[in-house]
Amino acid sequence: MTPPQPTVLIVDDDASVCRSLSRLLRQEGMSTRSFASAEEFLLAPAETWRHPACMVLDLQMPGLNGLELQQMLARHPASCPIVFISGNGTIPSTVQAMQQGAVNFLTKPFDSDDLLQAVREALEQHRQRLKTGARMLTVTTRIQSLTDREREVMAWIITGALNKQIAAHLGIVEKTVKVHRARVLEKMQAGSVADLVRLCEVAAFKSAV
Amino acid sequence: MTPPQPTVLIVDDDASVCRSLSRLLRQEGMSTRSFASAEEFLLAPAETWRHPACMVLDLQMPGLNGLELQQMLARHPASCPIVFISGNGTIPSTVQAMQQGAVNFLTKPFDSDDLLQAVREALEQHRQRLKTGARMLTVTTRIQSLTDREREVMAWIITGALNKQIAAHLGIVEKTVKVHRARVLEKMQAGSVADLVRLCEVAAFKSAV
DNA sequence: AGCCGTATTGGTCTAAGGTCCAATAGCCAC
DNA sequence: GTGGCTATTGGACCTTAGACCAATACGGCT
Repeated sequence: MTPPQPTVLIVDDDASVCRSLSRLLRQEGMSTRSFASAEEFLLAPAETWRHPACMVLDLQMPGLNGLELQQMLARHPASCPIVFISGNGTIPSTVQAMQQGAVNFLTKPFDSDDLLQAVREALEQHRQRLKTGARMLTVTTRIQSLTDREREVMAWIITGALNKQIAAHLGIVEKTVKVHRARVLEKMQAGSVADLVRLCEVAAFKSAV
Repeated sequence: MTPPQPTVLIVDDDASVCRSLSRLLRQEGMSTRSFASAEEFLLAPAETWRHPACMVLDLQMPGLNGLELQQMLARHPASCPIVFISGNGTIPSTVQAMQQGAVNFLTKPFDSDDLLQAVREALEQHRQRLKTGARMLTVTTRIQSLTDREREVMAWIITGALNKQIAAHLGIVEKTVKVHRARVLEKMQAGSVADLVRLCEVAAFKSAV
């Protein structure tokens, strides 16, 4: 159980920026980790952003630039929110960064308070993401623990179909459906059909129809 | 039944910009409407953006500027997506515009194709918004058609509570709950509890617990 | 061969939901 | 006051769901 101390990942090819940012953020009780390039960041283990975290990312860097790194990370479901910083960014790059979900886009030299505020917002966003991600994970894990048949029955249950109707659709007897139904509710840890429906919603589990 | 011809609302104090934008968009089969200022736009009837529509909004204008107008419209649930255009916009204003939900932020002089693409995306976003807005409206309308008691019972139903339990909570007899339950499903046009749960979700109707 | 998981079906019993029909009481508006 | 809407309850009857116990069949694994 690591303490929930938020971590800020700094990616900037300018070492002095990394240093001053690091100092600023540590003063605020955050732990930091610096990377001199996008490539170096990608080599870091995914563990790094398991906890509440966010990135402060420089736009212009030799090699992979900030926007490209953002795009790569966007595919990863639990990637952390990004605060861009740039010495001479353009409006089009700002637009692209924001469209791709950046929290903010600050121009150097930036105000310390602005950066802190942006970082705090990013951390808060990540906390939310982690929370919903965790909830989704537990549900999908439960769904995976179902057998194919049980999943099939569940798909019909959340339609509101009666056991008899489900039996007809699957070509089996109502009694069997009851057994599956009971097991589905048990495995999904749902106390009622209403619960089950909501669980399926968060996991984006869609019914057959 | 007006044809679903999309409408683009242009707000720019520069008449020549309005004219050329209008010409460009009309060539693409869109209808347009121009306003010389934010204030003039606000005087227009809300009907204007009932249909698929979006705005092309200038950042700098005498009087209310683009960002301020955006903020005012943001409160309105069915307001239309905004494409910003600006002669000398700054990165901070771009960030603010995007954070507040703008689709894009183009700098003058902009490429016709870029604008068209942004407008098309904005129109698509608005179509989606209208669709979900309409669905939400029908559901909330149905909820409003319920009596207080029925709403109360519904709140318990979507919890997954049994009639007996609901009766205990409300201090009434199970039989009465059954009556309410039947009427709730009827008025909400839900074929089952599963449907009811989903309907309540889209209308953000939360249970008592 | 024996064990385990999965799918399937059987029976019985209880609880709960849904559908009829019918009735009372309070409140509001015409 | 009368009529209409709402909330409430009653009863009879049928359909469903859920719980418990038990059993068969098939496939994979040791």
